Amino acid sequence: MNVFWSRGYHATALPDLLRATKLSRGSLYAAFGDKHSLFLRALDRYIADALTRMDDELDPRRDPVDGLRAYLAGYVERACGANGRRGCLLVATAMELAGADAEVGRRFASFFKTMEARVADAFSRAETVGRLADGVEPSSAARILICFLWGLRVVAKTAPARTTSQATADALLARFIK
Amino acid sequence: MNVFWSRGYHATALPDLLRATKLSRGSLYAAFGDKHSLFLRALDRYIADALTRMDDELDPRRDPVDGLRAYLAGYVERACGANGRRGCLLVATAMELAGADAEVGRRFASFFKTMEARVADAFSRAETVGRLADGVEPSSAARILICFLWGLRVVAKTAPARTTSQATADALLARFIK
DNA sequence: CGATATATAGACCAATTGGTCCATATATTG
DNA sequence: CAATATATGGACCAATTGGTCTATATATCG
Repeated sequence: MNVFWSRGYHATALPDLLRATKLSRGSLYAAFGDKHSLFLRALDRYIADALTRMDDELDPRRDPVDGLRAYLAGYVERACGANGRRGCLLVATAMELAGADAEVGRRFASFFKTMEARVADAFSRAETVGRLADGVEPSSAARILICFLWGLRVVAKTAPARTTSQATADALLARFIK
Repeated sequence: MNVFWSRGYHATALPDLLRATKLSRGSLYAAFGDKHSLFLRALDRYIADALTRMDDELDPRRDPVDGLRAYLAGYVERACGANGRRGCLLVATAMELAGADAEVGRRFASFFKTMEARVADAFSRAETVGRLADGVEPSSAARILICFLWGLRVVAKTAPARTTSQATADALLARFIK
């Protein structure tokens, strides 16, 4: 997963994969079929990790505002300095392959949909406990937040300071929460 | 430019370039040096186009709120349906190459900086004419908006409906403007 | 221990990669 | 028209691509 993450699909050649997996060509092909399948496997793991994190941070039993704050903080952490420069496997893959590769497109669209649902749910719960600012609609706020977060991971390529990103994220959330 | 835009750097092979430029190998190498230089040329043109559009939409002589609205509308247009699916050469390049390719990294960082400055300026002007909502700081709002816009172009890979994207963009701007 | 299954290393392959080079057209100019 | 400069096509190249295959080592198990 890591090598695809660092370099992207096309830029990752078989020798890179062999080094990373410590497998020989034969074993790698026996175990995974081909480069594309292996990539899909890596992508699925990346997505699974992201979902796990989301389940934890946006857990319905938690305070929704705290949850959103934690969720944002995670993105900020991953979108600054060296972490940021490394980028996001999902965003990179979406831009590189989602158009031409149906398998990848499906995965991206599906992840995006569940992400939107979870965040919208968190905003909904915030609304029921009266923490939403006036005139804010949960589903709309969720879509905004998600675009913002994907964008953070693009901007991250310039390796911004954590403080800046954190302040920006705080400022956005402050527009939605009271 | 178009072929790099549609397929990305690594996925674009020489034959694609020859077909697109209608040049032969010899002529292409005589004219541009190598694939990388040609790509940089294409990227520069893409950036120049983006800057021109920005200069127009965020023109200081224009009403700043109208300008921001037009600026957003442009992104929405480019981030829905088939346009969206095609993606954004800058975002794709940033994710694919900005980390490993210094030339590209510089261009991306520089474009990002001027984009931030222009948008911040627009918000500033909105503030001086009393159109900024309470508690909104221009530079912070600019950073938020920019992340949102980059994110739009990522989400665009799922080819969302124009109405949805437009509504989302409107909702965000509504949080900043009064 | 001996037989059998499994995993490994790496030689090998065709196709494609980005890039060079030159013989021939095509202008340009005196 | 002749001489020279320039542009063009495409043959050609080494290196690399993703992928196969087999001889050998290593387990596994009766």
